Amino acid sequence: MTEEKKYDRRQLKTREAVFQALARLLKKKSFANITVQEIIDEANVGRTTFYAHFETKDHLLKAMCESIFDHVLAEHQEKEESHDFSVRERSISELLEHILYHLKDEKEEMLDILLTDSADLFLNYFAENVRRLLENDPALRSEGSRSGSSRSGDGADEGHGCSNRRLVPENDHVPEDYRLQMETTGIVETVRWWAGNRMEYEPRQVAEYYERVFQLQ
Amino acid sequence: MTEEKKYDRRQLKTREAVFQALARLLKKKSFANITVQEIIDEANVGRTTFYAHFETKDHLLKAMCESIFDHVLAEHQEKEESHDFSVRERSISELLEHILYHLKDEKEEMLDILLTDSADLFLNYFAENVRRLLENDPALRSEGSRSGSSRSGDGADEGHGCSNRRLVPENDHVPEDYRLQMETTGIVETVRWWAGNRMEYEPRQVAEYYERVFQLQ
DNA sequence: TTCAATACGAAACATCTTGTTCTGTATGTG
DNA sequence: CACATACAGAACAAGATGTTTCGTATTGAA
Repeated sequence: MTEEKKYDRRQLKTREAVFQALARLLKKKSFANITVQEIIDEANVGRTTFYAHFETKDHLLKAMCESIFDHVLAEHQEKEESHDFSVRERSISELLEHILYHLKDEKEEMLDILLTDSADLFLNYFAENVRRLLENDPALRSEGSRSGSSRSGDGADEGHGCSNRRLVPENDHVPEDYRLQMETTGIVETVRWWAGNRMEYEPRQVAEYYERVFQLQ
Repeated sequence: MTEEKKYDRRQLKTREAVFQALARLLKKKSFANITVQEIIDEANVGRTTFYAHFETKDHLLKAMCESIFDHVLAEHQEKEESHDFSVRERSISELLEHILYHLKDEKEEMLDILLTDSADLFLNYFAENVRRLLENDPALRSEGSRSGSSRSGDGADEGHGCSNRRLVPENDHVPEDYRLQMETTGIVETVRWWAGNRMEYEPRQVAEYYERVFQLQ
């Protein structure tokens, strides 16, 4: 995914030091109120070094997101790119369960991030990737779309007219992009809730909760 | 809700000028990258005046959130406070439909905010109020909790043990706080999606979509 | 081990942003 | 009208940002 290779141990060392410094600071205050000065003090790196690694504070955030979430979603992104449909998940809740297992593998690091009040910033990045995953794998989201054509999309001009009468909700379908957004944020908010409970629920159990709250079975 | 009264026309004038200035600036750049200097230039108010009204830029944001959403949710908050259960909504989707109607009453102002890339900041405030609304009105969220006692809450120690066997998903219930979070963010994200489509769907129609994606009927 | 490459820390810097304080003016309210 | 006060402008200190220069220390390869 990232093309550039980083060999020098010094680079990896300071990069990790900055990440962990930011993680520590995020426990005390929100990302917006943290200054570069505080980060480099906490990380014990020089000002020059910081800007040699990260263009701005926001670039640091993005790099940290990638560092955290990329190998959580890496397995699924490989499946996405490979056109071997046999290895793909067969349902959203199955995907969710796998994601939770991956997140649990780095429990402490994840909780450090997701229990701060800047968790939104990280979960937004996470949401983008989840959404892209669901978009590109029709098998994951076949249950709700009982309509024939699936390429309706953005128009926002589907289900009108019929709704004026308010008595025939039967045969007009939920827009695909609406369902996609609900399912995406559903996964993300499930992760947030799960982390809020310190990951004490079993992934399989949580996936069942998800199935039952959303219209999936 | 807010106790202080503001009579002087000069105050109202500058307050509104600052709000609209920020709204215009938000179309061009994100909230984090907007400076106080830009705001007061755009609003044509003095630096002293700005800080006489708002303690910091973040306080301005909060004040703007209240100004925008408070009378959208005011009606429901009255119902919440009054213990007259006869006037309350009888379902979440009904509440959602009413909210959408209220939002549509100030369509342009709402779209100005919700179509920017800082919409998250406003929707977070919105989410807090929606969540509080759902929390305090058990009638709105009775469908999913088929369990007897309703006060389980935070523990995160409900459905364990039984789930190890993975074969009896029948009789353990979805945690109340999980369902609450999904329904809350479901409403918020529905609003986001609806605004993203320029509010072109009918509120009644959207409420039906919500009912069908979530396990409500 | 040696050596060239380079990542690093320290300090100084110009620039921008923030929030406060002072002073005089203009506007609204009673 | 007269008093109160909201206002604009300017100047200010404190702090943050991002860049530059220079000398040192570590690295990976010969």
